[in-house]
Amino acid sequence: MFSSAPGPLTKSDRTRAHIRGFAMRSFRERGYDATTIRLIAQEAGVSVGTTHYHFPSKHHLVQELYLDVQYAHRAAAEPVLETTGDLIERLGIVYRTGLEGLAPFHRFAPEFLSAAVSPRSPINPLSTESAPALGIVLDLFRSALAGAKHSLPTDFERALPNALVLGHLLLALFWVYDTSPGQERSFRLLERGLRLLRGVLPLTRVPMLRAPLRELLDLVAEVQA
Amino acid sequence: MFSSAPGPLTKSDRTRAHIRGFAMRSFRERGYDATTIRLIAQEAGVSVGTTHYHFPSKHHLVQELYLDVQYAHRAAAEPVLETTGDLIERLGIVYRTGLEGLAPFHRFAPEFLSAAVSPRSPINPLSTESAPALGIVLDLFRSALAGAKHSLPTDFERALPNALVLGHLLLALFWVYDTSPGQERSFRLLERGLRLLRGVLPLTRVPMLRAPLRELLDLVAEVQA
DNA sequence: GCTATGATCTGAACATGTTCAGTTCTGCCC
DNA sequence: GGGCAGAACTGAACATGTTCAGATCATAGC
Repeated sequence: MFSSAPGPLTKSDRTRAHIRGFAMRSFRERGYDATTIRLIAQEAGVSVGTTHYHFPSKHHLVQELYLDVQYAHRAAAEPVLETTGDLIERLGIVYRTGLEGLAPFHRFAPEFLSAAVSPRSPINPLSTESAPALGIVLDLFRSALAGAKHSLPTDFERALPNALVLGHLLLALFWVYDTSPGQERSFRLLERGLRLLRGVLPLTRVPMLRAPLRELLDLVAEVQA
Repeated sequence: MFSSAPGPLTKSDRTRAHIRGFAMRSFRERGYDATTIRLIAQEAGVSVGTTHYHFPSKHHLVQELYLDVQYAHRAAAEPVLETTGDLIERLGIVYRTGLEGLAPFHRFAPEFLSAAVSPRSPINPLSTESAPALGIVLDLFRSALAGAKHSLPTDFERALPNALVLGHLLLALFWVYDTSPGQERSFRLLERGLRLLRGVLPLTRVPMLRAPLRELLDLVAEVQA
């Protein structure tokens, strides 16, 4: 009677996976607020206490959702990245696939944001618990940069990915508040930013302008926790 | 027996003021979470229902706190603004007095942030209900700009205040997450930003650079809801 | 096989923001 | 001054995330 049980999964593992599965599905279908602990427990056929045994808080369940979303982001971006070696194009791909992956959640975005933003709990983007999820995005930007032909000074090249991740977070923040149809304003903002970047990046080679640009990058680096 | 009743205040007005007063005090002393509706009601000598009659939700009470803070910000900044005509100095004054006014709340900042950030409810910074509070800051930046000697192109001069307010919001966001002693990192970030601005603003007069700078300002303007 | 120990699970209890049906009070009109 | 409409107020009830003392289960060691 272990037909689909994949190997060394204990009963506990299966319970956990069950709870996780129902929670993820409900987050997607009903959003954050309507996915109550009691509902998850009921659908998973366990008690309220059991969900809290496997996931210390509702926030921890959202953290799992973040991970799923980031994995999906990577999976969506990587094949498209093969298609071009242009730096700005490649950055655009990462940003765009990121926004597109968020689209199904937009109607619930406010709920998730207020849960996500609190610096105390595990799902704020700067918490250590979020590091794995953010790490995926950081890697994406790193490889977008590494796989592109460009001629950035090495110090810029090294500092850029972190700045790009910060841009990603801020873009996502804007997107949450963006009520335009299809969140087109977010996409327009992105294209504008990319266009600006295309014009500015070459200037890092101009002696006169290098210093202030470096200064700007340092400012952004200062923000990274 | 109306010894200290100031004129045309109805009983209802006084009840409201009472509730407001106790809530403000408790927010300052205990933070957002520990200031429960029941506690406010008890201290104000009314029932739970009455607080919700005068203030539809706990968020609305926080909105009142915002207003108080912004008024205090203006009161703190205006006299200092008299002391200099240098644009960057004046902007620094507005930003610095803003951060300083927030200081007493830093230990509770996370609680307030997660309450504040939700786009659905009245205390998110972009909601119409927040407009008065943000308007005060906008005016501050406007007058900081108006009272300074500078030579910005008029289109820049017109678009700048909104960008400065956005900077204020982002700086406050950073400040919430800033755990350095006295939030010195936030202040350092500010000084860095001001220094950068001092170097960049004159460049708006250089024909070659004006276009990309204008582009940058437009990008920021796009963000304003 | 038997049992002790720790992992797993249960559901009642708690604190909290919010709602609402009902009660009391206020001020105005005749 | 008597009554009435609406404002002001009450507190029990609800939904929800979280906690916790205890029940149950799985399994390692004999």
